[in-house]
Amino acid sequence: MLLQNPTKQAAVTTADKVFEQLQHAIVEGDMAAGSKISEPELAKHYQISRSTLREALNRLEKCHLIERKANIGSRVVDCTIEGLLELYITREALEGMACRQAALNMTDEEIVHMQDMLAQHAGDKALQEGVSYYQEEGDVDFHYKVILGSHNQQLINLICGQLYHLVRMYRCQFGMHSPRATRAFTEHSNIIQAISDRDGELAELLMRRHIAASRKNIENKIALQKAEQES
Amino acid sequence: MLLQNPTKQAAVTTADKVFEQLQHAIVEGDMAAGSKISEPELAKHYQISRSTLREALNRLEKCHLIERKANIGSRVVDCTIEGLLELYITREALEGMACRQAALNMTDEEIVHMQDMLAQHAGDKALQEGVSYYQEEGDVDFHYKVILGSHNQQLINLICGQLYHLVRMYRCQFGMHSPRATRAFTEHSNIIQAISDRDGELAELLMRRHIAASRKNIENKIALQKAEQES
DNA sequence: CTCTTGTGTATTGTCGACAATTACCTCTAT
DNA sequence: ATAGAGGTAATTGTCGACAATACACAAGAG
Repeated sequence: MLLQNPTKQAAVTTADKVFEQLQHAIVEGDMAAGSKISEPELAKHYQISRSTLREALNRLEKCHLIERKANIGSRVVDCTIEGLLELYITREALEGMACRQAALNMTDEEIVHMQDMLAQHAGDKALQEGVSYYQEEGDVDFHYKVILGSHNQQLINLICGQLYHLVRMYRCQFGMHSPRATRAFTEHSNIIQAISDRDGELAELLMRRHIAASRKNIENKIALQKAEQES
Repeated sequence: MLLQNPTKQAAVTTADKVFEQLQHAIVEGDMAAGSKISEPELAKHYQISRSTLREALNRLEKCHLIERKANIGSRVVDCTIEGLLELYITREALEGMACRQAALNMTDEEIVHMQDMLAQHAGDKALQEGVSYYQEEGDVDFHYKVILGSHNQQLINLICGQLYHLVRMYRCQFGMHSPRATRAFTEHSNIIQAISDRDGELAELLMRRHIAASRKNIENKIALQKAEQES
């Protein structure tokens, strides 16, 4: 009778490591968005067999970083404006709900920890005008904490396991370090306040507005670019 | 220079067919939830090599129908009450947003088509007390149409490509043919009305309540079972 | 008696080769 | 000159075998 350890942590295989490298390469644009992927070429580059590479490609497909078609091949997803806006709408739905659940399910310790984190960000932010650091690390940290705080494995897997790789990719590709840092900080504070008040409805509303504001910020920027190009 | 056809439809491979068979087997409970998957055994059963089987398993993992751990193996996901409720919460978020987008993005033709569909369901429903048909086919059809109507590829992929396989699995495993048929029909009608009014906010609200009502219905049933067991 | 250690077996991960399909190029006909 | 058919090269899908890892049971130490 097989009595396997049900909670054993997974080991790191070759495919895992190649997956991570490819992930970074795609996210940071070292592999051009929309470009075709040659299995033989990549396998040779990473010194692995095609089987192992295909295993890694399957994981990339799971994060929606590449698209595969049978008998045709894989391509890196292309970053379109439409795709970016769709992604924000999806985030608005999922993270909004995650925030509502976080207000209901987070432990008091988790809430305190998040408040501390935000206080530290406030210091960093005041210290160095905090645009880059806050936006890069702080924002991601904040959203991650909220999502994990939902204690909803389904939401956690969907957002952290899949969507966020795409989010990072778009951020890199479009060079998005928005000037919303100080305003975003205030919004984060309000969200945490709602969570610590255990007000799920308000928490969801604020998170949705927070994300919607980013989306509208992008839409405006795009509209501006279009107007410039046409002039 | 490679100028491949970018819009070519994908062919059907062996792995695809095995994937579909396994999908049905898991969804309908022919493979017990939570049970371990033996690659050699399954490969022999389907008369394919392990490579092909693993390709199919990767697709199953993408739908969250199985879980894999490196060097340990794959298991069919187990259907827990908590997982079911998490799934409904996720659906509430995603389908709610999809419904809002549908109100904004559906074409007039699509809306008319959905109204026709609902009218036909009404006839079927009156004809045969419509519990099973409506719940099985009609409900799925309705939700599918709304999701597709969002015209948001990200939402469509997430819900139809991933979540709904799990939804069907839970429905089969827990034998859920809820007695909410007539009430659900009214709710569907109201949702379509909101969509045809292009009232995204109301459409989202109604869809969320519609799904939340199903969730609460399940919660009540579970609570009832618990009370019976304890008596 | 319990826990650790060692060994054999079974399962998973990786590899290279072959078969099937697709993409590209050339040639021909209109 | 352009469009279509045929052939060739390259890419993807599938296969079976080997290597690495984990499991189950047995033996020994505390």
